[in-house]
Amino acid sequence: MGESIRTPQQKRSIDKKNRIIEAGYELFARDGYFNTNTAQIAKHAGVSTGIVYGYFRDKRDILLEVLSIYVDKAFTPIMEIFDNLKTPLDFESLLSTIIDSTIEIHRNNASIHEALHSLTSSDEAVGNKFLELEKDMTINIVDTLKAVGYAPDDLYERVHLAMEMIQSYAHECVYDLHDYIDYDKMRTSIIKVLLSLFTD
Amino acid sequence: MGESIRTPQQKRSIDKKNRIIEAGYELFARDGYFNTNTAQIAKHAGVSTGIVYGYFRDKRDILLEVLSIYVDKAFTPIMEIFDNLKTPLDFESLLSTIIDSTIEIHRNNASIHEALHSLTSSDEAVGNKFLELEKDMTINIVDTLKAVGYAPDDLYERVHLAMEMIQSYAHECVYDLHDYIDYDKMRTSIIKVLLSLFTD
Amino acid sequence: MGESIRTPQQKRSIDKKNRIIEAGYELFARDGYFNTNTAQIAKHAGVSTGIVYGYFRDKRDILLEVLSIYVDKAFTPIMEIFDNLKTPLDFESLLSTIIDSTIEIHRNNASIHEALHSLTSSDEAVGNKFLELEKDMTINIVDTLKAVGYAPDDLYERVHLAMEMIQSYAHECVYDLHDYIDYDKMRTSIIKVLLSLFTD
Amino acid sequence: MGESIRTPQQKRSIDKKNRIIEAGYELFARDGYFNTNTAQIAKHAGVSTGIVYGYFRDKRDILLEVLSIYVDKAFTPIMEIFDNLKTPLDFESLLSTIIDSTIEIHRNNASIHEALHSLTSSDEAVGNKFLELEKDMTINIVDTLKAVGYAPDDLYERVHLAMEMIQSYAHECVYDLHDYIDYDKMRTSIIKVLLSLFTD
DNA sequence: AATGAATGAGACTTCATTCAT
DNA sequence: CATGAATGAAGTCTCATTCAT
Repeated sequence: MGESIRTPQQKRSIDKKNRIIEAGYELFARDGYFNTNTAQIAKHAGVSTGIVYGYFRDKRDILLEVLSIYVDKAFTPIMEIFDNLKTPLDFESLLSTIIDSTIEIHRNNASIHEALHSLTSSDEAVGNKFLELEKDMTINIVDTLKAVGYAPDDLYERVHLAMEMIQSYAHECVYDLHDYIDYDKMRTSIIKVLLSLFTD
Repeated sequence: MGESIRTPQQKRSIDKKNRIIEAGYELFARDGYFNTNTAQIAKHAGVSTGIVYGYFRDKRDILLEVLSIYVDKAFTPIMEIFDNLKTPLDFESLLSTIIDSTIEIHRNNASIHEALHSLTSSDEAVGNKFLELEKDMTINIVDTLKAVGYAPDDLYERVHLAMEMIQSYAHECVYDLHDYIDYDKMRTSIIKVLLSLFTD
Repeated sequence: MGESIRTPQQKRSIDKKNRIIEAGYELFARDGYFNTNTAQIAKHAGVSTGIVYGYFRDKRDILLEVLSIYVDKAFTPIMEIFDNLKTPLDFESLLSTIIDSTIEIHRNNASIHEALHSLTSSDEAVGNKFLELEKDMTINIVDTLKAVGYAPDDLYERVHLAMEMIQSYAHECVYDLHDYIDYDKMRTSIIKVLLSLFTD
Repeated sequence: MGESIRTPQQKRSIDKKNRIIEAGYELFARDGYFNTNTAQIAKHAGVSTGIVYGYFRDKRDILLEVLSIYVDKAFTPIMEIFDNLKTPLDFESLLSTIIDSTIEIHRNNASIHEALHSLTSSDEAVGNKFLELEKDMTINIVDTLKAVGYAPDDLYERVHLAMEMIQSYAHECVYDLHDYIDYDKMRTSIIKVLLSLFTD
C-alpha cells in the first residue's frame, strides 16, 4: 500500500536510476515500447529485475521518464536559438539555423521520437506531453518574436505551421525516405515558402 | 508444412474474411493494435477464434489487410480530385477542394490512421506501406500536373511539401488539439503559403 | 475488457471446470489458500495454467466456488435432519443425531473448513458467506422448531448457541486435540447442557 | 553457518527488538500476516529492513513472538480472576466476571486474534501454541477449582466446554455479527446453561 | 470449413532475504 | 550493530496460436 518509490540520494543510486532510464531509452528506441520488457531493461542496465520496481512504479513509469528526457532534448536546442536571437531579424538565416538544428535533433533522436510519439494514441499522458511540447515551443517562439517587434495578427498560426513543416522536413531528411525527393531542393522550397509566410 | 492460408472463393467465405478485416479495422481504430486481441476480433466479426487462422497467417496479417484498406480509403478521394482536374488550373480552388477532402478523410479515419501510423516505427512493412502511399500520391499528382502543363523543376518536392502541410493541418483541425490556434486563420495562412509555393 | 469467463455447456468442459474446483478444494485443504498457486491447481487438475483463467476470473474466484461447494456440503446434511423431523420432538435423540452428523461433516471436511474459515478475516466475501451459512442454518432450524410448536422467546439465541457448541465439539472431537479431554464424557456433558438449554 | 540471531543485551537493542514485535503485532492485526511484508514492519518499527534479520531468523519468527505476546495478553486476565478466587464459590458472579473479562479481551485483541488464529491450519507451531493456550487455561482453572473443593469427575470437559462457549460468545458479541441475535438475551441463556453445567 | 476449448510461453510485479558499505 | 539498496525466485495472469471434434 503506497510503499515508496525510491528517490535516490546517493551517487551510486542516481547512476543506477539513470542507467535504467538510459536502458529504457535505448530499447524503446530500438524495439519500441511494447516490444521491450522489464527484464530486458534491467539486463541492459545491468541491474536485477526487482530493483527496477524500486525506482519506478511500473514499466510505464519508465516510459514517462524517458519521455521527459526526450522532450528536454528536443526542446532545448531550439529554444537556445531564440534565446540568443539578434535584432534586426534576419529571417532567412534564422530559418536556416533552425532547420539545421532540427535536423540535428532528429538525427540523434529519431528512433526514440518515433517510439514515443507512436504511443500518443494509446496513452493520454504521452499524448498530452507531446501537445505540451508543441504548445511550449510555439508560445515561446511567439513571445520571442513579439519581443523583437514582429507581431502580426495570426502569429501563433504561422509559427505553428512553420514548426510542423520544419519538423516534418527534418524527419524525412534524416530517414531519406523518398528516393524521388531531392532534399536539398526541398529545403530551398521550404525556406522560400516560409519566408513568404512570414512576409506580409 | 502445408501452408494453407485460404484464398476464399465462395461468397460466404469472402464475407467472413471481410468481416474479420472489418472487425480488425474497428477494434484497432478504437483500442489500438496492441490492445486488441484475436479473440476480440473474432467475436466482433461473429466468427470463431480458430477460423481467423484459416484466413490469416497471424494477427499481423490482419493488420496488413486493414492497412491496405485504409490506404485505399485515404488515397482514392484525393486521386479522384486529380482525375477530374479541369484546365485551366485554378490553384486556389483546387487547394481548397483538396483541403476539404483531406479534412473529411481525417474526420472519418483519424483513429485508424493513428493506430496504424503508430506502428510505423516497430513494423517495417507498415512503415513501407505508408511511404508507398505517400509516394503513389505524390507521383500521381505530379504526373497529373505535368499533364496539364505545369512542370517546374522541383515539382516532386513542392507537391510532397504541400501534401504534408495539408495533412498535418487536417489532422490538427479534426482533433482541435491546440487551444491557441484558430484553425480558420491557419487555413488562410496555409492557402496563402501554398499559392506562393506553386507560383514562380 | 470484460472478456467472457466460460460457462461450460458441454460435458467435457463441465468436467474440466469441476476438476479445477476439485483440485482447488484438495490443495486449499491440504496447504491453505496462500500456499497454493494457480500452477499447482492446474497441474493437480491435469489442465494448463491458461485454461484456469478460461473458467475463473482469478485465483480468488476458484476460492469462492470451493467455498460455495463446501457450504453446501456443510449445510445440507443438517438441514435434512430437520426436514425429516418427526413430532413429538424427542430432543435427546435429535441432539444425538445432529451431533453425529456434525462430527461426520467435520471428519470429511475439517481441513477445507479450516483453510476457508481462516480467510474470514482477510476476505470480506468469505467472511460474509460463513455468516450467511450460520444465519441460514439458524433461521431454518428456528422455523422448523416453531412449526412443530416449539417457540420460546429467545429461540434464535438458543439455537445459535447450541449450533456453536456442537460445531466446536465436533471440531475438537475429529482432531482429538486435547489429550486431557475425554470426548465421550464431553459429549455427555454437552447433551446434558443442551437439554437444559431447551427446557424451560 | 554461524547462526547468529542476536539475543540483545543492551537496552537500546531490546527496545529495537520489541519495536519490531510491536510493529508486527499492529500490522498483522490490521492487515493480516500474508498482507504484511517485512519492509512495512521495519518501517513501522522505525528500523532498517536489514536489521530485522539481526533479531529474527525470518518473517515467521516475528510471527511467533507476536503470538507469544498475544497469548500472554489473552491468558493473564482470566488467570488473575482465578488467582483471586474467593470461597465459597459464587458460580453466577464468577461466570459474569469471566464473561466480562473475556469480552474485554476480545474487544482489545479481536483483530490480532483473528489474524493469528487464521494461521492455525497452515502453520503447525501456531496451531500448537493455541492448543497449549487452551490447555494451560483449562488445567489452571481445573486446578483452582479443585483447590477450592469443586471436583466432579468430568471437570476438564466441563471447563473446556464452558471456555469455548464463553469465547465464542465474546467473539460474536464484539463483532455484533448477527442481526437476528440479541446478545443480552444470549448472555442470559449462556449463564443459565453454564450454571446447569456446573450444577450436579 | 468451422468451432472454441486448450495450450504454454512469457509478461509484469512482489517480497523474503542478503550484502556492500 | 545498522542501513537500505539489491537480488532473483516465484506468483498471477494474458494471449497468439493450435487442435480435437
